[in-house]
Amino acid sequence: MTTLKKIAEELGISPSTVSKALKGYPDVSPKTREKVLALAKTLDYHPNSFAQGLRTNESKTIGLIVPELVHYFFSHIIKGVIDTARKNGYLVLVLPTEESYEDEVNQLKLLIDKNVDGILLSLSDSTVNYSHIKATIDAGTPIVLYDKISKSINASKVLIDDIDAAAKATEYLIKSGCKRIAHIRGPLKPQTTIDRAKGYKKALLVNGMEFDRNLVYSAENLSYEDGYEIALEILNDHPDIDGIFCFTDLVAMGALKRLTELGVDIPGKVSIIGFSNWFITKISTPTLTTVDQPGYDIGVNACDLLLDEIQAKKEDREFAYKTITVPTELVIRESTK
Amino acid sequence: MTTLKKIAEELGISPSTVSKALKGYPDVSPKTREKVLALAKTLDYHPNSFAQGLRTNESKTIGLIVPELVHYFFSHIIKGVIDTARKNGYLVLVLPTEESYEDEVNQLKLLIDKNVDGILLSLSDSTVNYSHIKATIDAGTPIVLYDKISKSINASKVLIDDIDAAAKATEYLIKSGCKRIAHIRGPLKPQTTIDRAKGYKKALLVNGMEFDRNLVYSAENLSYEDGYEIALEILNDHPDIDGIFCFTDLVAMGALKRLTELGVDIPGKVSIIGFSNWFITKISTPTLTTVDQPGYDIGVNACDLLLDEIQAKKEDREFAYKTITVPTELVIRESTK
DNA sequence: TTTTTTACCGAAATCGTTTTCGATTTTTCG
DNA sequence: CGAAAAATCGAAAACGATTTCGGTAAAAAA
Repeated sequence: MTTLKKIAEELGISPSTVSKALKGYPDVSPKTREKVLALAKTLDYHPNSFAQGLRTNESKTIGLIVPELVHYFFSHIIKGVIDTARKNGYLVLVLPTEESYEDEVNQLKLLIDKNVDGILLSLSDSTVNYSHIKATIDAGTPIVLYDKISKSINASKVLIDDIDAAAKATEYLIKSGCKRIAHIRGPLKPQTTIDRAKGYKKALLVNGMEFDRNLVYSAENLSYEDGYEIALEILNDHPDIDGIFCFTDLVAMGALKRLTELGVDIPGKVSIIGFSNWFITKISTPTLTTVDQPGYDIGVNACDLLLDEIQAKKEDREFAYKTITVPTELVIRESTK
Repeated sequence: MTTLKKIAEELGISPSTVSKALKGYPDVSPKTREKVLALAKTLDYHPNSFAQGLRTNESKTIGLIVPELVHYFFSHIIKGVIDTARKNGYLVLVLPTEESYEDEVNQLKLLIDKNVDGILLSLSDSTVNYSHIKATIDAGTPIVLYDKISKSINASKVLIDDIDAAAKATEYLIKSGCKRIAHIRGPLKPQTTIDRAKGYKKALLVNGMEFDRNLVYSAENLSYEDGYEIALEILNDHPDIDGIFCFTDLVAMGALKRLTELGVDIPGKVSIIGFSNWFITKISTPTLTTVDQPGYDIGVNACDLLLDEIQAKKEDREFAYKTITVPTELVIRESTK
């Protein structure tokens, strides 16, 4: 292991000068600077990250807490974060919570103990208490919330406009001629399910259609099986249905499967729209119309925001929390007219 | 920030004693130990990881290099690694290479500069030179290879038996009555494509069937589209085909789609088997028979092996490299008889 | 030549923890 | 009671990089 001291001894100068030469300080002559640089290269010098961290209190590492790891959408977010972090010389510690509040609290602690420079966090569905998050923010660790956020936390946020996205999807069904549109929503917890249901309702009302509470079904597990079961229910309860807007692609796929099995023509008789633009929607039969939820962009924006805040903190600048809304897009495929 | 010194001053003792009390050294009296522990708790003491690292040369962090991040199989591996690391008090830095050799080299450097205690690595497809890996092993950083490995690297490895798995799949087609079985293989590079093709051939020969080179097709991108295109080719070239064993599920899904569109009865006329047991195989129509490639287990085993090696190195014990073959399983669904 | 300025360098403190080794105190036991 | 043994503690030296501050040497100005 080559250290500053070794280079210094070899060159007959002091470690201070070596350090300054390597960091481009002005008070070192071009001659010695070059000698240092050359020797550092031949000796393959790499600064010891522990010593650097101890001195500067910087780890050049950020923590990324995800509620679910094996998940198409979150995988894209992770990718976006890691790519952006890397461009800026940061590494990323990835920690899943599997939607558990206890895990979320623990993982946060671990990251702080590791002296990460900042944290990206998406709330787990079971989190109802935000004191752990507020405490770390107060303690001075920058946190940026993404996707599943809470308005009650004072921090930067990156998300999509679920209400708007859901409204766009529902509106598309209306414009394409659907008269009786059902909605399969999720459980009460994440704000997203509430917002998408709101968007659905809003689109109906704005377009002069009636909002019928009976047309809203709840998929508790947001699973493929949920969609499969509920589709049958819907068809039994409301044979006149001609459109279904689903909270997520997986549920939509389940519904699609069931309706296809029942011989219902899609989109001839019933149109279906999902949400997220998962990979499977491109290869199902028929392919699924859905709302593209740009995970990669969310990751990039969240990471950029966090790095800005870290930089501001380092320079002792004021930093105003920002909220970035990443645009979504309706992807029209074969499951709608 | 509470440090050892603060606790020491508060208690009127020395930092050494505080450190020893917290670490359970025997040469500190029960009385002072309890006092230290109590004060450490009320002051919410957390050891500074930089100082600890500088002193002990341990980061309690491992690096995980994956060729592809947004990938169902690798996501499971990541999950297995992180879970296992966490159980043992380690955190995981995740770095994707996107199948690029340059990235692989760079990411490896970054991890070493960060003083990770060990590295889990799956080779990118474009890697042909292994000197960067051998060099880091020689430099003393434990590395465990997983999934895409190279026999020429002297290190622990975790993988599946591709030949055996492919043979099992092909054999199942034979036993279920297929007489003319095609294989869609991948490009030349990862060893896995070679091995699965070998397994296919082996099963044919073992069961007294002829190996016909013309029945082997190559999907260069291993994409859905590849499968879609090649299925048509196969059908045109060999109308008598009654089974297809595909290198991966994605290709199989493409073939499935094309054959379904052409009105070919599956599995009545043609049986299809994929590889990996991706999520989509459970919800396609018909559902896909495939080989389960247990990503989570691979991750767990690789991480365990790495931690063993790290531990051995710490205790200055000899450590013999191991190769673990994780068992695969044929998952029979509707696309086969 | 003398003085002032500028360029260049190094000593030393610091970050917080770990661990050895010696010193002191207490206990044990003949 | 006195000597040996055991228990308890602290001083101090690392680990390696950073940065302030002062000092010397060289260049510029007088």
